[in-house]
Amino acid sequence: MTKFSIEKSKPYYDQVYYKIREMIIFMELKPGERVYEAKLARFFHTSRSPVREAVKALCKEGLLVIDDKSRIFVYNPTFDDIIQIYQCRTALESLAAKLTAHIATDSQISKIGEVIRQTEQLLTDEEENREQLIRLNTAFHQLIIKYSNNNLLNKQLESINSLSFFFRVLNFKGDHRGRELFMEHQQIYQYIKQRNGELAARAMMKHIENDLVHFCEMNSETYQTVFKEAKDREKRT
Amino acid sequence: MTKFSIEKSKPYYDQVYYKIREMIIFMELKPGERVYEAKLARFFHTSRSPVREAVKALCKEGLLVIDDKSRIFVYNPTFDDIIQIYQCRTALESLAAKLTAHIATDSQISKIGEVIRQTEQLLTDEEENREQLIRLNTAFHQLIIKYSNNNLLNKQLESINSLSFFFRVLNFKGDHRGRELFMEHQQIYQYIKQRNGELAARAMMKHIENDLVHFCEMNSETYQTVFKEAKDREKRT
DNA sequence: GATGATTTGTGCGTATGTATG
DNA sequence: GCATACATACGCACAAATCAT
Repeated sequence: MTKFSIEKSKPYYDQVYYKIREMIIFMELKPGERVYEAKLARFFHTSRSPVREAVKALCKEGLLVIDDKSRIFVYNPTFDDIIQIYQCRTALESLAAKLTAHIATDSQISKIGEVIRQTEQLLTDEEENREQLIRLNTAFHQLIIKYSNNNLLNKQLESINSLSFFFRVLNFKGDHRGRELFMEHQQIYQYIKQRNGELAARAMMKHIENDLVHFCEMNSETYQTVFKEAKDREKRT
Repeated sequence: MTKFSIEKSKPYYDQVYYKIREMIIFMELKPGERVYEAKLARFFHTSRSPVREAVKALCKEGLLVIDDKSRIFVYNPTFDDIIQIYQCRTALESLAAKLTAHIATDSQISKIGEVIRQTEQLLTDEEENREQLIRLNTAFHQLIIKYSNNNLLNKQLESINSLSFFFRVLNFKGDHRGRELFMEHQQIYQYIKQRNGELAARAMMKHIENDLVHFCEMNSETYQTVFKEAKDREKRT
């Protein structure tokens, strides 16, 4: 007899938390938009209690912001905020690379290699598949974080990464950035495979710094338009 | 006429949050101890609602832990956890040192220098003043974090640092550690003053790594006894 | 297991505060 | 300034889960 377990439904506040989080990440709730506990409660067909808890949790994470008058808004990163997020990622992910190089199992490392191979494959194809490229890019970073085997590091980066979702898509803008990213990833992977933690960390740091530079370069044109709408919304409130 | 403003009392959930946090840090609630919403509510003379929110926030921070049956416990770090905390601090605080070296104002840097001078003073005194030494040690790190001018970094380190409180006091155990710490701090300070971010970061990383090594060395004797009580409590539940 | 005591999860009413006209 | 509308803060009641006997 195959084992099967009844799904015990999670507490509402948990479900609501994840759902709101998703709505923010997928822009169903837009940056800068004001949200209301009561409306969310009606939307989820629950009372305000679970929504309240979810909202507070998302505030601690930074995805929602409560102002001095207890009004709730979706986080709307300024350009400076984005730079700060990148800086923290640099620090934490280079640590992740170092740890992974030191302690990941061979089979874990080969899983990272698999992502590299798939990316290479994708890049040789003529037609550009940006969706997939973003997915693999994310996977590469996620695996390294996971295999670092440091729970606290994982937690910290998880919350930072949800903040990054707002603009991660921007990374691939620009002509050769896809290939550059790949080369950098490959280099990091090589160092990890060689178990050289120092170089892996250094390379990861450079890699994310490059992303930041690239982001800043694109910024003067791109940031303005992508976030213009949000800024407008903000002004109106 | 002197300006004076009516104190608007903060929301209960906020006050309760800080009070519970304090109780954990000062060990009035002991690591591994189970706590109850209802009891806390009675203790604070509030309903469970504010307590609930405070508890959820502290969970996100890691000071409280909720198990699969919704039972609430005070965080009780394993030896591994402590290593993980140190690793994250290494990454984040070395970033802080780098940023501070780059962007702190001269007057901010001189404030760090003031802490260094006070520490030196204290160390020349014959009688040991551990309390004060810990305070200055903390101040040194806090100032560098603050002057890094990165809010996210500040937030992340704030939550990590409350996790550190459990064992920070152990750092000064051992014969010459106080002096060693001071020398390392002074070196970091010099690099910051010279505006050399790279070296400041490197030195900060080494410094915290040394703390970790020192902690591990003391461990086989100290950790056992300090945390024995907690472990026992854990076993009993 | 069954039962009662305790604890957490959820809904809702009311008080209080804020924005708007 | 006042009245209205609507938001959040908090307490309380009861249901559901858990624990002890």
